[in-house]
Amino acid sequence: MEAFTIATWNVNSIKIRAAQVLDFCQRTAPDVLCLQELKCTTDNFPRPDFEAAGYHSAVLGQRQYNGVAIISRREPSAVHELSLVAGDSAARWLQIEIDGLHIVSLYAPNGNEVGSDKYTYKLNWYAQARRYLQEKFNPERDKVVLTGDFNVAPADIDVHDPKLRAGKILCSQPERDAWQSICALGYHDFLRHKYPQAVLYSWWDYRHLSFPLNKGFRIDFTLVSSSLLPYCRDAWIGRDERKRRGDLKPSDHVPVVLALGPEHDGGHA
DNA sequence: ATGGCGCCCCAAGGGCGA
Repeated sequence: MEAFTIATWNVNSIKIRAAQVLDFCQRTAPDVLCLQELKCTTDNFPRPDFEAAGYHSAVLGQRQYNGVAIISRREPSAVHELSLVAGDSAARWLQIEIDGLHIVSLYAPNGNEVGSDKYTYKLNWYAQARRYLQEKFNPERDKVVLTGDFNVAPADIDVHDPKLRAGKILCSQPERDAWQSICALGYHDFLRHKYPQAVLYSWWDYRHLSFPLNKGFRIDFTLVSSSLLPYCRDAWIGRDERKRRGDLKPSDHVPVVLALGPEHDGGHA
């Protein structure tokens, strides 16, 4: 496999963030960038701006909320828009095939509060996601990258104050079990695998001076199928995108990046 | 103790995010 970079970013409105996203594309040059929380309809996605920057756009938008997209240097050979939960029109799952890879841009429900209706919906959504993935892919054979805002902090290391957050939204055991049940199918958090002890966050609340105090959570991921582990070269989080730069106001999430490349033995050479 | 930010929308303040 040639060098191939995949990034994911919850942008919290693509219309507000387009200039910063384009700037990120210029600096980082991802082959694929998965976006979440577009907060715009499919028709209103700034497709021409990305086209001018050399990217195709696959978009599943929605008025006001949600919305996912995948921009890519090469045109996908297939695009799938999914509603995992019957009757659910929320734009949360977009999937493409490109260069022999299946790439998903997903936006898991937030869940509001443990025990709420939205929390039940979140767990149901995860159950449907797991069922779909189990039916659709063989992670030992198919090359799959699951990227997006999973809205779960899978372990205490992914939370700035795990004692304070214990059992609460993003950190509750049923949510963590749901996230783990996806991984158990044969998908891997390569970033954590590579940096088992690092404090890595992908989201900071806009309030409470959370970013300056580094009170964050790691809830955005690029999970790879087992078949892709030999091709994983590096992974990182674009933390600097959370800083204000000039007139550009940041999203509350930052990009998570995965670099694939020629097969190797896992770094023991 | 509460809310504290930012974005959305029939435009003013409520819904939503996490």
